[in-house]
Amino acid sequence: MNDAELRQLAGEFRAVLRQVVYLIRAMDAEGELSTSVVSTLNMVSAAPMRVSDIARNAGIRVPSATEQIIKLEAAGLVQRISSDSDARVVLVRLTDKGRDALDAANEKRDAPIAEALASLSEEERQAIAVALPALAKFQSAMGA
Amino acid sequence: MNDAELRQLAGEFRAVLRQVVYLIRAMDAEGELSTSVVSTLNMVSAAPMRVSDIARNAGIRVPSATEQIIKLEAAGLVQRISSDSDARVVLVRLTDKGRDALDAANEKRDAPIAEALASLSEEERQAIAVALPALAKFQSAMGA
DNA sequence: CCTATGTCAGCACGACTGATATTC
DNA sequence: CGAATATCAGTCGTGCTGACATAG
Repeated sequence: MNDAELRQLAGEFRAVLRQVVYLIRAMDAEGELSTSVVSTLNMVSAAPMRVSDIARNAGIRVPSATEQIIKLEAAGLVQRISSDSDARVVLVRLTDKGRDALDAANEKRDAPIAEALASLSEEERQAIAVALPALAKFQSAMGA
Repeated sequence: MNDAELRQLAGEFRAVLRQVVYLIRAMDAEGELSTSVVSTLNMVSAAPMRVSDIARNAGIRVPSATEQIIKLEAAGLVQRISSDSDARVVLVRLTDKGRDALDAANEKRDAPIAEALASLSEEERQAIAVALPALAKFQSAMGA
């Protein structure tokens, strides 16, 4: 793919990406948990995570992450625990209540997505399925 | 594709969609114009558009659109003109200055996207290129 | 008179920068 | 002492609802 084709693809891709913002907003409106919150809960679902890592991963500044985490703790969805090896570090851990809320939110969001996917042709669905790994890799490349 | 496969795809797709938020934010940080602003300017770039149509298209309420349009007019990027046929209607038109700003913003945003795409393999780029129309159709399906 | 369109006022959420402990 | 980590304080952008003016 030459430079001109690359720029062409970038432009078309940008237009699609911009529209995603509206989809996310629509998803937020229906559920109880905002996208940012679900995203944070997902991050700490596998293992406790440092505040700075959460911030970097979420593409936000540390104070913004702290603020959100404090709210999540007040809601009982996460716990803040101190690190054994470094007293400066705060680890964020998902509570049982947080896991329940996360599972419920994910399922609730999958429903309309699955419905929209079902309305596409089999070829279109396959095209999206095949592109998903490439999209994930693209996101990593943009982040770096 | 059966129900189980559909749900599986929806879940993976959701994870990718969520990450797009961070990309958009990163794009916003670098440019002068926010994504919302660029989106609005793009909408009125072809032809003048009503406030209510802009709001519906952007997935926001009319008062929010009005507010943004007033700011854009203050910045000299758009003009508000009255409709001939209906005096209640306000049409938003892109100014020359607005067109320049829009072109510059779009080019500036395409650069890092093209760069990230260039770092992918030819197969991955093709996968994304093929999926773009399906993604656009998916977005329409979600909006309805 | 009722509806449609747009604007104004007041509010909430979530990000940011700058300043401040505390620990390494 | 300088660097790293997290938090606090204050601000800003951008969305929302409810109330309102004007035109159809």
